[in-house]
Amino acid sequence: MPGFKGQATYSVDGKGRIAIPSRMRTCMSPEAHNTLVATRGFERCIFVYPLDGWMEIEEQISALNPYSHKHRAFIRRFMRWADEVTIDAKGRIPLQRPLLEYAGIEKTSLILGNQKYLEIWDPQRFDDYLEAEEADYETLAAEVMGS
Amino acid sequence: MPGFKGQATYSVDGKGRIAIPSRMRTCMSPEAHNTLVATRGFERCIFVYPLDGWMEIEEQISALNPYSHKHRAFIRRFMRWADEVTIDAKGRIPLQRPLLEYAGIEKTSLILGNQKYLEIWDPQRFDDYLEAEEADYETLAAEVMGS
DNA sequence: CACAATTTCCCACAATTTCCCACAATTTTT
DNA sequence: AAAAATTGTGGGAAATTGTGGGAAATTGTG
Repeated sequence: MPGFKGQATYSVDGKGRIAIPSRMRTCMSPEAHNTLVATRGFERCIFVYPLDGWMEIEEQISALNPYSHKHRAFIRRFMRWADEVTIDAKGRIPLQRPLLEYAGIEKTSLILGNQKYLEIWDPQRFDDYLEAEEADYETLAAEVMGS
Repeated sequence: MPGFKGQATYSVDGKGRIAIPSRMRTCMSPEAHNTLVATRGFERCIFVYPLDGWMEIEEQISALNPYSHKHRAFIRRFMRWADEVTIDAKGRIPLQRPLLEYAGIEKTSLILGNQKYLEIWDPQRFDDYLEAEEADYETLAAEVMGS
């Protein structure tokens, strides 16, 4: 099963709804039950996991030690913003204001397929992010993918 | 199973469709399910992988650590332009405008078989590329061989 | 319990994509 | 060489997709 890929620029309507590109919807396994979990991501974007992928992460989380101060702190931050949403008949999901505000999204959003999950960005912020990255793509590729 | 080889000059129709030469189509294994993945390639052409070949690459990607800043940066850049397409009844694939623009392709395209994947070029740009390489070669020769 | 605010569900519409058919040119078969 | 099949090209019809907004259901609050 191939992962999420590609990008799209979609509008955010007055009710905070964003369409999930059909190309990405078809990548979801039936076990996800048309359900996604949106949460705060890194680099100030929104991460959106299909339910089955999210469950795997939760399993990792539940393996952590609840008596460790550090682990508790991580779990709180991680679970706090997670929001389970179902895809409506038109392929959209509603996102809560706090999440949109965190990502600085207003009327337009950039949706990126990122293999196991989706990312939703404010288009301008994503441009800034790309620019701020020190290494260019080819250098990065060589570094990450090794020889 | 032999790799992709040969070249062909094909037209791009108003809907962004390009035919895959039948000679190259027959090189695809059944596991590709008549599906290809097109993405940005190096030197400003489009790379097109058969699905099974692409999956091998994705497997490498999924082995990366999503909690590493650097790895995330790479995955984003890599998956961003990828587009999964299926070959239609007439042996064509639809390519998105952004990809065609990246490669500078308008009405005509040059398709090159390159073993594990195909390359799609703007014919003029490919000529320029060859010529530039030639220049580099002469410079290199003068540098290395000149007393 | 009532009422306001939010969320969910449903319908409408334009734009795009997908599917299907026609046709000329080429290749393969007879 | 003729007939048949395949290939590349184009375009129309049908289905899907993305967008918006209204009505019904749900929720929280006084």
